Amino acid sequence: MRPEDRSGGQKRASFIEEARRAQILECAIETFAELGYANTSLARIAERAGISKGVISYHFAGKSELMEQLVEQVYREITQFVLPRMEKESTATGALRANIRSVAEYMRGHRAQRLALGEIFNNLRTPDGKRRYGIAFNEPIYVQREAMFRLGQQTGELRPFDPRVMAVTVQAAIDEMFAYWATYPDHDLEAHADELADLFEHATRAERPGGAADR
Amino acid sequence: MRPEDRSGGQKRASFIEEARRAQILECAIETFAELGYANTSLARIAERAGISKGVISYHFAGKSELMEQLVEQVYREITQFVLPRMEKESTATGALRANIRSVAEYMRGHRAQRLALGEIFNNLRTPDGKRRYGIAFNEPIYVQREAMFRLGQQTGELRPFDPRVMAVTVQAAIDEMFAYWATYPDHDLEAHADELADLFEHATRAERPGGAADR
Amino acid sequence: MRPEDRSGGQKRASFIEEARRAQILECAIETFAELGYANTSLARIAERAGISKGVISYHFAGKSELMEQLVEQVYREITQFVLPRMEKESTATGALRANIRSVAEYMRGHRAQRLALGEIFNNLRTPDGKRRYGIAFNEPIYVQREAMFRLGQQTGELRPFDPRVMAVTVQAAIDEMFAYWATYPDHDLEAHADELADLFEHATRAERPGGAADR
Amino acid sequence: MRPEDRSGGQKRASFIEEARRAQILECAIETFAELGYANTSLARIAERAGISKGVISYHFAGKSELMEQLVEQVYREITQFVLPRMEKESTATGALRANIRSVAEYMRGHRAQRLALGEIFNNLRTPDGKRRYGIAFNEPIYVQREAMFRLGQQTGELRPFDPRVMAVTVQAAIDEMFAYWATYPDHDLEAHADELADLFEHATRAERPGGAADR
DNA sequence: TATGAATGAGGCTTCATTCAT
DNA sequence: CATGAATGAAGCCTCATTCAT
Repeated sequence: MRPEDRSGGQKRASFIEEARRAQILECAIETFAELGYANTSLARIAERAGISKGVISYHFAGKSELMEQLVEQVYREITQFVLPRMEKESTATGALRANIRSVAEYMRGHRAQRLALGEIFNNLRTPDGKRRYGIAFNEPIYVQREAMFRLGQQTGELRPFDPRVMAVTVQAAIDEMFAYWATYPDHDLEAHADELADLFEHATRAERPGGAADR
Repeated sequence: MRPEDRSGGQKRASFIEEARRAQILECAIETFAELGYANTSLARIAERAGISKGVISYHFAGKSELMEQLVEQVYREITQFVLPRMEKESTATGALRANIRSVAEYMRGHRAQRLALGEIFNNLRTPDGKRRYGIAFNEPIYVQREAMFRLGQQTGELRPFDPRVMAVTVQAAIDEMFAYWATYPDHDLEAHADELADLFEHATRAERPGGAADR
Repeated sequence: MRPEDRSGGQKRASFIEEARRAQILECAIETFAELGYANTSLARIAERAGISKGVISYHFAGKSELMEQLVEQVYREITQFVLPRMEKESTATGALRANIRSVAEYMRGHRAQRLALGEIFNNLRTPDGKRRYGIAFNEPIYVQREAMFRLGQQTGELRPFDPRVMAVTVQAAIDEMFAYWATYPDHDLEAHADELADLFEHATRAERPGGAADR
Repeated sequence: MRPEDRSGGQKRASFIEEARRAQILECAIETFAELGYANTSLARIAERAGISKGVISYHFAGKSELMEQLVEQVYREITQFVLPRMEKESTATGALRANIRSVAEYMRGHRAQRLALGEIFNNLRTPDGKRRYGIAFNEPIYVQREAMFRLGQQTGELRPFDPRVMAVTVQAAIDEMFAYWATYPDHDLEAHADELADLFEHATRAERPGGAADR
């Protein structure tokens, strides 16, 4: 019976609790990344963590909760890394470039996180059989990126296009960049990110009226 | 004990055999598409096909072989649909547009195939734990698309860019288009495909020397 | 529905029938010898024979019948080889020596037979769980050998001992000789047989009148 | 997930663990002895033990490990019973007699053990299809018995003969004695053992100086 | 006669989860 | 808090057997 949130002080308990949960999540990330969704069992996570299988059940309501926590944590980390870097930019093009590059920068040091996220993202389902995380989970990202594109279109910086399709495609391009890198670890991630930035700059910027080219 | 491919004709035997295999593959596609990789068992496929569990084992050497055959068949179908439509085009831009639109056209009528393919693609692993189909499986597609881009760059139709990154990104964009559509069935697939064609046309075409833009 | 023994002539049918049965039994012997009882399935026997699995079911009422026929056939062969060679001898000691050596001689050329026989002997059980061939199956051999020993004891050629124990032990010694040889194919079978003959000659022959008895 | 052997003391945990393992092994022995190798499944062992099937998998890595542990345990028990009784003897003949009789004495109270051992011995194979325990497993027994015979031959107590063949044959005689007894439970085991002792005494002892020799 | 096809039982194993300690 | 122990379901596979052709 895992402790419910009690208003009382129990600092130490909470500390150990959090440490264990963090440790378990970390080992879970490695396991999902290495063995894939179907081969990742609680037993294997426990084994990697050097703890008893029951401990996981104690700290998480079930395998599903563990995976959801994992997704939430990784997502939070990425957002905290990327957002500030985007907010420094003033133009839509600049923000998009910052977006792509900072995500790349983050992922470079967190390969396992990205892989684990993908495994759960693609596979976890609710008990009724529907995907737990569909593309719908990207909705916040899409919305924010759409807003960015709309702003750029209003200022005339960007050409007219469907902002939703563009937002979806940017995300796909970034995801595939990492998938490609995961398969070919020698692939030059930064160069790929720069190419993507160029690609989407060309794809989105407004036509030049009299017209010189980009950059 | 499934019969090995014998050079002899035995048409009739082969007919029943092939019919069953086709039926099983079809039910497998539906099951993977509907329930996802982890929830798709041979038992459930058999159930959907209305046959005994053992029949699958009789016609396929194992679950892995079944999945590999499934991938092979779907891939073949797609290629046979898309390739002729691309070969009609004379310019790189035209071929890319034809590529995107014909894939969209095909997928529209074969949603389950695409989903099943994705499930297996993302999850099937060899006994030693490595991915059976990595991105590496897209290699033929990449190579062909790269060649197309290089040709366009030589004729001056396309701007300079990394053909590999562009090939990978195009594939990602197409895949995500379907994933998005799978999540939101009301999404306008053709419009999305057109947007993608525009997007990549802008992203790839050569800068105008003195200036005016496209279309 | 396998043909019952009909008094009518059907020579050719019977011929094909017998040929098939012989072929199946031969392949069964090899399979049992090579893979062992637990790993020998009808499918594997059929595979080795290059025929369909159903053929076996057609010619034999079941796996059990096949095994029983196998035992019967091998036993018959051995008896037909050994008996004449024993009957040439006039003394019990000579007959025993002939027995051991002729069995050795036969087995040398029929290693698979001996192994297959052993597998079935040790493992086949009736539906109620009792051994199909216990040691009881050796009863005819024991009886005959006992008679031989009794005769020798009456003539004074052999010392007094329990003929049954001796008969059982001789059989065990012969069997183990082959098991040993099966494990170490370079083992000198003939030398071993001669040693056994010496061993049992010492073990059975009467004490010398002038000499002291045992213990 | 069974606990590896840790150097730490954890007595109590080990106690339950060991008790269960012992219980399972005991039930396995009974099952093998009663139903034979081919009819002994983990399910049946669990059933006899009154536990869930999974418990066996929890305590043993697999069916093979269970069988190997079984063999090891029974072998250890026999050795611990027989060896001290042999070491009391000073002559080779005496030691051999002690050997045969003490084995008989032990087996009398452990019929199931002997049967189970035989089943596994004759049938268990490694994944590559070769026998797990061939005759080679008796090698230590052979070696020790050979040494005993050689010593007796050097002191002149025993006649010249091939010690290996004699060692193998003694083992076969003992084994068959039990197999015979297993089939005919009313058979007089002690009398048989005494007969065997006499038999091998005659077979091995040196010729009497005053008496004529063999053959 | 022979075959391919199908069946359903049973085997071993892995797994998420629960529970007493 | 943590653990070892246990459970029962489910998964994949192999098998002997039956049957229509």
